[in-house]
Amino acid sequence: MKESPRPYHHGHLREALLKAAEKALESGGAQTISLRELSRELGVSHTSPRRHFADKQALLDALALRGFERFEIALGRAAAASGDFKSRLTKLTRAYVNFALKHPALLSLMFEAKHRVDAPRELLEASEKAFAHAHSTYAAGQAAGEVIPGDPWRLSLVVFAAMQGLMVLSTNGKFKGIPLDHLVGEIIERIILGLRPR
Amino acid sequence: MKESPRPYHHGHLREALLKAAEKALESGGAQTISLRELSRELGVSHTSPRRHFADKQALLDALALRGFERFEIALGRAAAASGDFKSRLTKLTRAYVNFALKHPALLSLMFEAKHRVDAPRELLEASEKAFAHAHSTYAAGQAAGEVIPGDPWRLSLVVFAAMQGLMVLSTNGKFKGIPLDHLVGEIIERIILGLRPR
DNA sequence: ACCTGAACACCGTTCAAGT
DNA sequence: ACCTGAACACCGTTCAAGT
Repeated sequence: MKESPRPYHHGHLREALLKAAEKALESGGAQTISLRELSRELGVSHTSPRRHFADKQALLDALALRGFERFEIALGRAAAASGDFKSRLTKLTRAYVNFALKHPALLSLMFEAKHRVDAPRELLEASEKAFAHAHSTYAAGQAAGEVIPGDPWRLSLVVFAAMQGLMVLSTNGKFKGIPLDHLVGEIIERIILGLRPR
Repeated sequence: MKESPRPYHHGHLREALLKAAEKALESGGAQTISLRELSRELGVSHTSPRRHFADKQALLDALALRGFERFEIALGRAAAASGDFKSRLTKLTRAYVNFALKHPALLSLMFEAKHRVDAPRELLEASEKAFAHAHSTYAAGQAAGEVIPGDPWRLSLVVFAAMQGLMVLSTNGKFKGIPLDHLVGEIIERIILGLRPR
């Protein structure tokens, strides 16, 4: 479906640009993405990207948007799991951490894009949609009496914030030599104690 | 003291460059920093920065290093406060959040610099030095029996990670319309419950 | 519709030269 | 020592033109 692709010289230029840009992003950071370089790789003139993206920022935003969409899918899958609050929360946060470890530069780009004062509405919506999966996990925990009452958004913030911070504070997948994977369980354990009804 | 400044055309070029670069950083992001533009502002030729910084990355790293140094001072002041664990931890995290709110782009640059594979040793050391102030706060909490035993580094990670994540997850100082300042207390409250001996 | 080539105004970096 | 100007190889973006 989509728009019937009627190739002139390339055919899937938009897709190809995004794919090549993401490769450059993960290998060398956002700074290394160059429209001219991408065009060269794909064998089109350096002005071709203009047909699909108004400017370089638009391409970066599109990359961030797709990032949030994939992020949403990953979190959604984890949130759909059954089990008690602890096991569900663990699955959710592991999905978060796995995504962050797999696509560190993309995640960084996603948040930077979202924080721009002129961030496109689409991007903010995609971000909210992804984090909404935390909402349902907390609501279920509350329904089962395993979590104190309160706005699930604010409760989920504690854990998501901790996970996001864990990524930022760590250096190449470790914090003080301890693999993040190990720390995730430990942190969740501590936080659950703080959220448990007394 | 320092190196006696014997001005040729400028005199304090290194300092002036860093100051101007930080202004550009906070107003328009790291992308907007241009050595040529900085040189123009300061009235020197565009090759002058080379005398003080091997390349643009070296200037950005120097900016990040000074950021960590100021960060360390801010956290150190907070960590020196007296009081029980909760009040000390609150002061420490507020210092963190205040710094992040005041210098968002700088903090971002600091962590990006630290995460580069070829990050200078100096930068990693400055980062460790800043976060070491959390260590003493936790150790004191443990000594007073207000905090469970365990590696203070790992315990402090929970709170610092949460604060760092809070900044990243929020948009212009708010999360879902709630000012960060308000959320800080709430999050600390929850986390302390998770760290309290039973 | 979609792509191109030339042109413009920028970059960072290098290098021989000036004081 | 410290700074300069010219030169090189890049950028992103614009625009008239081609198919």
